Amino acid sequence: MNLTNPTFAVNLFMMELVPRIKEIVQSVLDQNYHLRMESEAILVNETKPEFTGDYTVVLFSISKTLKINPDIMGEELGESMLNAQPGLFRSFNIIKGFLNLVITDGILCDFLESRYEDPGYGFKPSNSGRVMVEYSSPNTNKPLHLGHLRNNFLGWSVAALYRANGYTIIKTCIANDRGIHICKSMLAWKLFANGATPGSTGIKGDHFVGDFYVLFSKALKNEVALLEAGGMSRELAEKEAPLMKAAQEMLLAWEAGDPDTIALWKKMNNWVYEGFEITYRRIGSDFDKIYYESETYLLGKDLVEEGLNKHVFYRKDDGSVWIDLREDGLDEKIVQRSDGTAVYITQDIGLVVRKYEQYHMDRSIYVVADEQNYHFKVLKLICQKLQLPSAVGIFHLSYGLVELPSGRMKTREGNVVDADDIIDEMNRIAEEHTNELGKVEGFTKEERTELYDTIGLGALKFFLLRVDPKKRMVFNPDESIDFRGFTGPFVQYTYARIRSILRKETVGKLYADQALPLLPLEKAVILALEKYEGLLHTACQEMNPSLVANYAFSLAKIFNSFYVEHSVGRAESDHKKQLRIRMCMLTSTVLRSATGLLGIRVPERM
RNA sequence: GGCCCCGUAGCUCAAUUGAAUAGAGCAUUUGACUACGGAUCAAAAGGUUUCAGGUUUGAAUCCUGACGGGGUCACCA
Repeated sequence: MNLTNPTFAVNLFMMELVPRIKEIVQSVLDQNYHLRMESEAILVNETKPEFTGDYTVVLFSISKTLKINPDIMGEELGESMLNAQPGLFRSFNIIKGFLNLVITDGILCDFLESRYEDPGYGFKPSNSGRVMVEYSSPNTNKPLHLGHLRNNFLGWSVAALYRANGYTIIKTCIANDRGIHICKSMLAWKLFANGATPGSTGIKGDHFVGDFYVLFSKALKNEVALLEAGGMSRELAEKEAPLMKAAQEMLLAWEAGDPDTIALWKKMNNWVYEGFEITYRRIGSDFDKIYYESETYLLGKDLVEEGLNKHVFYRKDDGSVWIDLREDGLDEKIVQRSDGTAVYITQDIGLVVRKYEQYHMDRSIYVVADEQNYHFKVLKLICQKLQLPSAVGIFHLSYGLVELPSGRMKTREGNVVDADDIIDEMNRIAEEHTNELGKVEGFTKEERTELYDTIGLGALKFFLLRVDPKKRMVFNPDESIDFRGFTGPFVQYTYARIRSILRKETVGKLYADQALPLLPLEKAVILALEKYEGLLHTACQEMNPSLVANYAFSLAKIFNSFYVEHSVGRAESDHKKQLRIRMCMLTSTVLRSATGLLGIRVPERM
């Protein structure tokens, strides 16, 4: 920041434009009409391109309460705003109920000057808030697939958004490492593997175990078919099949601590963890704390007692314990089996308590697919009824499944897009494109490998994060993920081009008044940059990384339009050149920052 | 069947939470490298926002109904 520059007045306390416009509207309304309006009630939009202006105040709601014709009122409002802030507004116009405001070039230049050197632009200083994000939470009986990747990228990114907004974050994961599904792959291995291991076969551990899980499903299907052919109902056949009975026995043996079973369980889970570790490292998922279901599944038992004492729960004649949620529009829900063992939801309540005891977070976010909406509704409700202090902070970040054109993925049926496969595929395509374009002469082998990874993963992460998390999305394996248009590589490419300019140009003094007026594309880029701080706030509040992806794309797009139209190196004047170097610097900062929040790296060259 | 989501260009997705003529990318068509990097840019074409009513100055968005798709209603996790 250059405070000594006499031609340049930097406003250290400058707010973001939109809140500032709202504030001015508020104070003018108060002064002129003695009307106090909440800032949320004032609607300030970006002006549509077909009209003159940068921001637009929608007048209807204001004129309605004032009972004045919107056009007359808008005229008065615009006049007063312009008089109050001549440094901020250059002009205004009214078109049938909309007050369009033109922002001065000076204020945008001030903004640019005050931010262009700040690598942390948009980030908030730390506050005292603590946020836990639980994500990924894999089962240890099969490898990760595309759906898990959406979960991982989302959770990681939401955590990053909270951190950018000043919160302390705790990333957690619960490994679903026990239960009947785990026993199924264990049993299949025992029966069919002949002692084979990942080491002896060269198969990645999680895939190796997953193969046996699939094998179990197939073998079970055959048994069931046989029983059904013998006249048994499907339902009964599924219970009575010898393989299913054996798996259940194994689960009992596990719970009883049978040494052989435990040893096998440990061995196979470790194979899976070794496989996961490779994948997690590749995609950049990391956790501050991993919980294991095998260590937490007994939690929640004392809470059942507590619930009974508080008359939140009640016991049925067979000894099972329930909660009645019918008054809340839900059903009766079991919280403890008649044999005294905890069910899934009880374990979850137990874990809620344990997490809170360990971390005292204000908010606990669960990144879990929307098929569990009901479960989390119940979970939060029970915690509230038990008056747990942790109940308030529970938030289910419910995201839609990734589907194939043929419908949803099912591991047991084998129609899944495997995570490792798709990452390899993306790397391969990145390599292909890069070599076609021939732009990486002089790169070492390591640099090339890293570049392919940056681009391939960038494309994949962007693809999964650009969609509103709440919505289901479709992935078509026959059409590979694009590298052009609304994609990660598009943003990365824009960044690399800017870096290429900045390697050649150096920043010097800017005499703003001589660089003005701003050309339309210069103004458009700076206006876009100005929105970043507000965007980070919204994206965090809504826990929605897709807003960041959309923003990064639109910024890159508008910058590219500017780039082809105006030269930096051969600008019309040295003043323009200095202005544009600053635009380049801040744009590259924001692109790196925004993609960084999505877990996407940017290359210096590509 | 009860409850909860969803339906927007051929395809994949937006739409500042009720605002102006519903926007992008891909695919299609046309144009731009003797310009800091063409993974780019400029442009064309593509829509009765599933349908029918209603509320409102204003509806893709809110209400009612129909049709279509998904999820969930376990002493599974």
